[in-house]
Formats: sequence, C-alpha cells, structure tokens
Amino acid sequence: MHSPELLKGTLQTIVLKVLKDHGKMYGYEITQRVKELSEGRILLTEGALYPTLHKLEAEGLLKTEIVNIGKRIRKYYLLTAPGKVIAKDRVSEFVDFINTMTTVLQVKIE
Amino acid sequence: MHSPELLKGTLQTIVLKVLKDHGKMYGYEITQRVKELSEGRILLTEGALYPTLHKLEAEGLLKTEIVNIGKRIRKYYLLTAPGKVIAKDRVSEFVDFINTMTTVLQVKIE
DNA sequence: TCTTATACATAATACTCTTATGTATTGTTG
DNA sequence: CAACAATACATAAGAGTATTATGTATAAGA
Repeated sequence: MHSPELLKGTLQTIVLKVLKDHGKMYGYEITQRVKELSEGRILLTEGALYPTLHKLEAEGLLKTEIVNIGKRIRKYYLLTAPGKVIAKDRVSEFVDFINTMTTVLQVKIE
Repeated sequence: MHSPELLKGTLQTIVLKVLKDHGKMYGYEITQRVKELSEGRILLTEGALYPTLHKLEAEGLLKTEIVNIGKRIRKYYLLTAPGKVIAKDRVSEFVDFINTMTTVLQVKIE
C-alpha cells in the first residue's frame, strides 16, 4: 500500500472509471475489484467509499438499483449519461496530471 | 491548472525533488520553478508551501540559510543527508502509485 | 459455534490544501 | 514620481477528503 495521501483526490476518478469499465456494481464489489486490479495496493475504505458514492449519486453522475439478495440489501450503482462524460473527463484530467508530474519530477513511467 | 485535489499529497514530493535537482532554493523561487517546469499547470500557493517547508525542516529533511538581499530576507532551503534519502523514496513511491493507477484506470501514459 | 466474509452506513477525527490576510521591499511603467 | 506589479516572507480560518472507529445485520466456512 502506498502513502494514502497520494490517493486523495483520486477516489472519484477510480469509482467512475471502474463503473464505466465493469458496468453495474455495488459498493463492496467495487472495493474488491479495485483491490484485485491494484494487486492489493489500493484498499478502499468503506468510510471513504460510501460517502463518495452518495455524493456522486446526489450530483446525478450515478443512479442506483436496489436488489434483495435473500434478506440482505444490495445497492447497485450505474453511470448516468452525464456520469459517462464526467468519467472520461476525470480520467483525461488524471493523465494530464501524471504527464505534468513526470516532467516536474523528471521521472519516466514504464 | 488541474483539479487541485489531485495535487494533494504530492507537495512534499515536489518540494523535495525540486530541491534535490536544483540545489539551494528559497520559497518564492520554488513556486516559480515549479510553475515553469509544469508550464503553468502547477501553481504552488504560499499558504501551502511555507507550512510544508517549515514542517520538512522540523523533521530534519531540510536545513536553512538566511541571506540578506538589501533590506529583504531570503531564506534558502537545502536537503539534509536524510532529506536526500527521503526525496528518493518519495519519488519512487510516486512512480509506484502511478503504475498502480494506470493499471486500475486502464490508461497508457505517453 | 465461532470466526470470517459480505454488505450497508454514519460520526469523530486528522490531515492537507485553499483562500484570505498581513507585512514589507524592489522593479517597472505611464 | 506615483501607482502598480512582482518579489518575499508568514499565519489563520475554513473547506475538502480521507482514516479510524463504530454500528447493524446476514451468509458462509471451519
């Protein structure tokens, strides 16, 4: 796991992009997918994830579908049309940021 | 300028690396150098920079040399021996973070 | 049966940065 | 030469984002 400070500001981007690539997902599933994709390096905490999902939903970037699995509730999140646009923008913005940072830090990626 | 949230957690890394590459520098000079290197995309604010410099100094990663330029004070910052080690570590950590993020976000840099 | 994993959620706290403010000197331009 | 911009330091209030702690509850495995 990296210094968790670096993750700040990237959580929304991660959530939006993972939903874009994997479609309908629920909170816990997102934490597991990100853990898997990052080979255990990014562990999303629930205290950060759920408020972020609620915020993105309130902004109209995500919508939800509630499903009952036995007696347990499962809340699926999907990108809305504006959400898809923003997802793309956020990823572009992140790539730009990385390009700027690699110049400033004089490092080469890959 | 990017979304400033992305910058969070990277300020110490930027300061340490710029000092490593350019040697003795004073606060205002650091803001200008970073602005130049990033082609105006990263604008360090004084409210963030000075507390960071003071903190790094308190941690023993930086030391200072005060010079009088006419009637104006100029405070130069330099890396200490531990500071050089940490500078390297922070940059490595950042590169690792980028590699992880590019995998999670499925993007290619450059 | 006990522990772990699944699955949601909120609250207190910590950390980092922005914005606003303050002080003062030096250089530039109309 | 007066006014403004740039240089140069610094702190404080506030905002934003995440961590840690806590709470509730079901399902699966040893």
